[in-house]
Amino acid sequence: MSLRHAVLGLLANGPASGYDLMKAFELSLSNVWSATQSQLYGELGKMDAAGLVVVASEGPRGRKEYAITEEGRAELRHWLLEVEPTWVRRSDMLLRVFFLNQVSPEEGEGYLTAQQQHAQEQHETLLDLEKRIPWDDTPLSVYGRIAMMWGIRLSQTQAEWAEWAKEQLRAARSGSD
Amino acid sequence: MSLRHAVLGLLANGPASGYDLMKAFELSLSNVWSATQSQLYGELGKMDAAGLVVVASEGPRGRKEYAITEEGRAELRHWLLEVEPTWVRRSDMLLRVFFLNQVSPEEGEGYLTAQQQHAQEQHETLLDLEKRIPWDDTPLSVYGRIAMMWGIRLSQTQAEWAEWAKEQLRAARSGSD
DNA sequence: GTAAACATGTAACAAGTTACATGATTGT
DNA sequence: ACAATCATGTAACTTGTTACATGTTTAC
Repeated sequence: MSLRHAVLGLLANGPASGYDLMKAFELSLSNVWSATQSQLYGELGKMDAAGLVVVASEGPRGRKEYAITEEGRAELRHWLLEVEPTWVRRSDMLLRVFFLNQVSPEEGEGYLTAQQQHAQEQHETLLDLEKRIPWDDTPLSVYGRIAMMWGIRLSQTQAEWAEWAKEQLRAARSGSD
Repeated sequence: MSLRHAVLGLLANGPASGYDLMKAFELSLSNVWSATQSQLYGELGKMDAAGLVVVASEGPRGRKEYAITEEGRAELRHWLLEVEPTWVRRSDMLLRVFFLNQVSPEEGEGYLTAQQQHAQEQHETLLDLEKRIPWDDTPLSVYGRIAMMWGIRLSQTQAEWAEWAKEQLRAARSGSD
C-alpha cells in the first residue's frame, strides 16, 4: 500500500491538490512509483476518511488542497523507519531470460543486445540529467541525487550484465561445437 | 499479463500439473516472478479456454496434467521476441529515499545501512549458491546462470550504492556545519 | 473565441493476495 | 492410525489500469 505513503511523503513538504500530486508523480516520482489520476483521487478520498490528510482549503475549479495531519506524519514516519521495504521480486525482463532456451541462440543473443542497448540509453540519459542539475547540500537535494544515482548504477549494471551474458552464450556455443 | 507467459515457459519444457507449476514458481522462479496457488489455478483455466494449453492426462487425486499447444508455443515465442519488457518503475525501497528528509540524518543513515546489509546478505547467499551449482553448457544451465548472475550483480550494486549514499550524507552534514 | 491547462470524479475491468474449503494418496 | 504431501478449487478483497464524463480558468 505504498501509493498512500508516496502521497504522504509529498504532502509532508507542503499542501497540494490531487492535480498537483499527479504532476509530482509524473515529474519527480515517475521512475520510482507511478500512479494514475484515477487511483490518486480515490486514494485521497480514503486517506481523508482515515484522518491522514485533511482538505485545508478549496480553490477555483473545485480545487481541493490537501494537507497532511499529525496522524499522517506519524504513519509516514512509521513506514519510513519500521516497515521493511519489499524486495522487488518481479521482472518480466528476467523472466524471459529463463525461457530463452526456447528460441535460437542468435535470437537469444538478440534479446540480450536489446536489453543492453536499452540500459545504455537509460544510463546516458540519467547521467546527462545528473550532470545538469545543480545539486547542493540541502536534504532534498542530497536524497534526490542519491535516488538518481541508484538509477544510474542500475542501468550501468544491466548493460554490463547483458554484455557478460552474451559472452557466456558465445562461449557455450563454441564449447559445444 | 506475464503470469500467463511464465506458465507457458514452464510448460514448454514438458507437461505439468498446477501443483507442479506451483513448486516451480516457489523453487526456481521465486526471485523472478511470483504467483499464488489461487492465481495459478485460475490462470490455467483461462489458458485452457484460450487454447494455449490442454489437459493432456488426468492422474490420481484429480490431478490434471497440462501441456502447451502449438498456439501456446507461438504466443510464448511472440512474447519472448516481440513484446518489449516493461522496465520496472516501482520500488518502495527507493521511494523511501525520496522522503528520508523527513527523518533525522542519523535515522536516514540507519535506513541506508539496513538496505546495505540486506543487499550484502542477499549477495553472499546467491554467490554461495552459484558456486555450488554444477553449471554446464546446456541452454537451460547457461540461461539459468545468466539469470542468477543478474541477482548477484544487482545485490552487489545495491550494497555499493548504499555505501556511497552514506558517504554523501556524511559529506553533506559536515559541509553544512 | 478558443486552445491549453486546470481540476475532479466514476465505471468497468484486470491482476494479485489472503483465507477458506475439501478431499485423496503415500509413507511410516 | 496419522502426518505429510499431493491436489484443486472458490470467495472476498485490494490494487492498479483504461476509458469515459464533465466543467472552469487562463493566456493568447
